[in-house]
Amino acid sequence: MLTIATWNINSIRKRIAQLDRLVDLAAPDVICLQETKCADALFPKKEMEDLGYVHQAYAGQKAYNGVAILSKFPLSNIDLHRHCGRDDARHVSAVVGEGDAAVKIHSLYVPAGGQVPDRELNPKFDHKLKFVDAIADFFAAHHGLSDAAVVAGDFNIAPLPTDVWDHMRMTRTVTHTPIEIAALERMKRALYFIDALREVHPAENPVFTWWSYRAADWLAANKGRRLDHIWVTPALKDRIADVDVLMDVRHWTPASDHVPVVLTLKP
DNA sequence: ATGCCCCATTAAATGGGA
Repeated sequence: MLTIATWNINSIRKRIAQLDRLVDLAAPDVICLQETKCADALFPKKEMEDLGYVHQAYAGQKAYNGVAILSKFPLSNIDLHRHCGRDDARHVSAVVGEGDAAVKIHSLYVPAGGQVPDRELNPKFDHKLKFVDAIADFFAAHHGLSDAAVVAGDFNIAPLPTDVWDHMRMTRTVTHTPIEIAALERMKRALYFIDALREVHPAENPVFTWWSYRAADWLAANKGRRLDHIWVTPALKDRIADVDVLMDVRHWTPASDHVPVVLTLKP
């Protein structure tokens, strides 16, 4: 078994104790993080080692963005990837395992895209769409169709009607607009990715991984979105054993607005 | 609108999140 978690942690330094709890709860072999909000010199390397994650790949920047892969097992071929000519730390990759058992892991943080879903009026939205296109091109260029690869992270797009609390209301809201969903679909087709969670949890059932900080009672309102995803290449499809959304983590204080998603792969 | 909160930087605002 190989378990891979992804979590938009919204500041790693703020949530070290919660990573400890996450390890107690799920004991993932590999943890992909986004929004670490931490320059590399300040990354809590020792604290993560003490939790058992002695193998680390991280790429951060001061205050914003930042991605990481923490692993109990050795990592090789660690790469930070730049997209759209920017130095934002949004994509790091590494290989876990050797030979036939090698799996390439990508931790990805897609730009949020601002408020206005119009690429003419809102440069952030334009950049988001260009970033997703660039990622699609990256996967087509850097992987073969038979590769074993996992892409995990905050994609900031909720593609299915059941990935948001109200499909019709959200159609004009950034994260659920048709143009973003089309861009994500193109990215998915680049390597015929499998949306691992939807292999396990039927598309008819609502699943959310993010709830706004702004709701007075996030659980009572339950106006969530499924923004965090784990995709696998077809080579790994038959190894999908389970995918869990750790919703209880949203109760842990101080909470991230995202919760971890955990994929279990059979041998 | 989900909706007046959370995080980081820097020193009481401001930018960004989504």
